[in-house]
Amino acid sequence: MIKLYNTLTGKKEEFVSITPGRVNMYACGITVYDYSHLGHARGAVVFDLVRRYFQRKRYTVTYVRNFTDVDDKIINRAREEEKSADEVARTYIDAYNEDMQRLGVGPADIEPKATEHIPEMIEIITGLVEKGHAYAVDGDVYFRVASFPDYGKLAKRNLEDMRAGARVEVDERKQDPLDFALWKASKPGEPAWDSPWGPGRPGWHIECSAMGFKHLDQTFDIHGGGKDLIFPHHENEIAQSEAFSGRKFVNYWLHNGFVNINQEKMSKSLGNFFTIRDILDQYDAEIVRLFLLSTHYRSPIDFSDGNLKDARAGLDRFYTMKEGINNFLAGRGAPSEKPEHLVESIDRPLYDKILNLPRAFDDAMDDDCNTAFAIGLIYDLVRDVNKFLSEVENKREDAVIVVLSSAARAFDDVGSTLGLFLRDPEEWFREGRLIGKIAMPVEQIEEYVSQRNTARERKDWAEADRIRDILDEAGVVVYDRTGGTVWKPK
RNA sequence: GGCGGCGUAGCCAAGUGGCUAAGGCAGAGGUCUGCAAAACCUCCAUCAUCGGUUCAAAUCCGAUCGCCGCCUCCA
Repeated sequence: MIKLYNTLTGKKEEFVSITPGRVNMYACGITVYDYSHLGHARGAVVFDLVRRYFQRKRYTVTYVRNFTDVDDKIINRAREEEKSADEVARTYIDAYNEDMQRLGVGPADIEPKATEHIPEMIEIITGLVEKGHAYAVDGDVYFRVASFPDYGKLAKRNLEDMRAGARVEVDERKQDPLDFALWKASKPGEPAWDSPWGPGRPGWHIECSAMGFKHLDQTFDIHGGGKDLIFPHHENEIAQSEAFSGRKFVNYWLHNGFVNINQEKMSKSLGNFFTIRDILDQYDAEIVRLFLLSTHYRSPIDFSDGNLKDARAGLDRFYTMKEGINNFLAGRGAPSEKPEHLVESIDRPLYDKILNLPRAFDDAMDDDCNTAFAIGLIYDLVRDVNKFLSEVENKREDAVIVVLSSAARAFDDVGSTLGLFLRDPEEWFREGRLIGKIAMPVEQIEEYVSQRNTARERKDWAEADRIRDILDEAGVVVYDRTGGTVWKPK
């Protein structure tokens, strides 16, 4: 049973889909006027994970994530760069897709653009006007908030409080300061579409209703986005959608917490943001992904170099273990006896724990996608497997093979849902953590390592240590195992 | 001003009524090693403060302090 925290009710609730075995979900994407920052990455990773988890639980998922490609900021950017709004949008959509690909976030099933749904939006706005939920003034159309009694149910505020605390300048043409634009008359030179109210462009909120209706249904299972979208964006979506359809718009509203920097929200307006691509130039994508999933999705997460380094250390630990498993398994065939029988002779509790990992993982994920706990389970088992590996000499080889190969399978199983821990250890140590860390060509490192080994054979420890210091200086750490010397980026 | 959230070890972070408060990073001691590194073992918290409810609270209620978010574009 999957439980999800629903912003609408303020509680964790058992998830029941509208159609058994199917999940229709929509997540608000980005406004494409600039490169995306780590906050956008978090939302994308989180909802990608929600999708993956439902798939793991054998749901058929239809995931819609939109691009807002018409908006003031895009228009401004286009003006600055002397390009068309369309070109600006296309540039940043491509950049976003590239960032997502690097982060291991798969494409949504449908990635609709606002500009491709103008007729659908006009249809909804027309309907709202006809029903008295909206009114036109000078080519603009506003939603009449007072006509929708449930307004405020998501953000949990009432109209009087909002009017009292309104910091917005009051637009005289609005009947109520809280009314919001469904359609805006275009000024000369701005993108414009024909409408019953004259040439104009859509307001921000209406696109998500139109695209949700079209690609999912008038009622769908899950709608996600950042916490900052709760009000007004999602509140307005509910108002216009439900006023139009007369049906409940969305059953479960999910909102992810922010990425903070020094306890403050990372945002464009504060200017304290790092773009995804800047971060990925310094840290491997898996590090970033592990960092983002190490904290529960609803909590704030603080971005700092130290926290990224912790994530990197965690991956080192995992891949060191995986390397140990691979090294043992390499060149050894399958055991001749049945696994169950063999395992009895060595480490039943460990074997059970390994076999139980996927179930324990699911229990954690069932609880509102508790990735932090789920990852803790994995590291708990990493320690057990390491311990087992360190005692492997005294055990029956074929039994060890059974235990280690089952461990590898269990880690792959849960890792494939998280999108973590899936690489070849070799690749991780050589490429994953290497970015920007080594100030020496690989050939030269290999040369030093071999010189050092020669020195060690002579028992010339002074020379061996001298070379080790040189490598250390360059960011390379070297260590001597029974099987030979291995080097890794520090 | 209104509404909401948070405060768990040096740091990050699970845990929302009851076994020894997960896991990671850093640190200390030990095993291994030529010395190291990695790995393993051991050690390292009464949960912001105060009061209350309860047989029992980090977990529920109230107050206080501190931090943050939304109320305007924002993932």
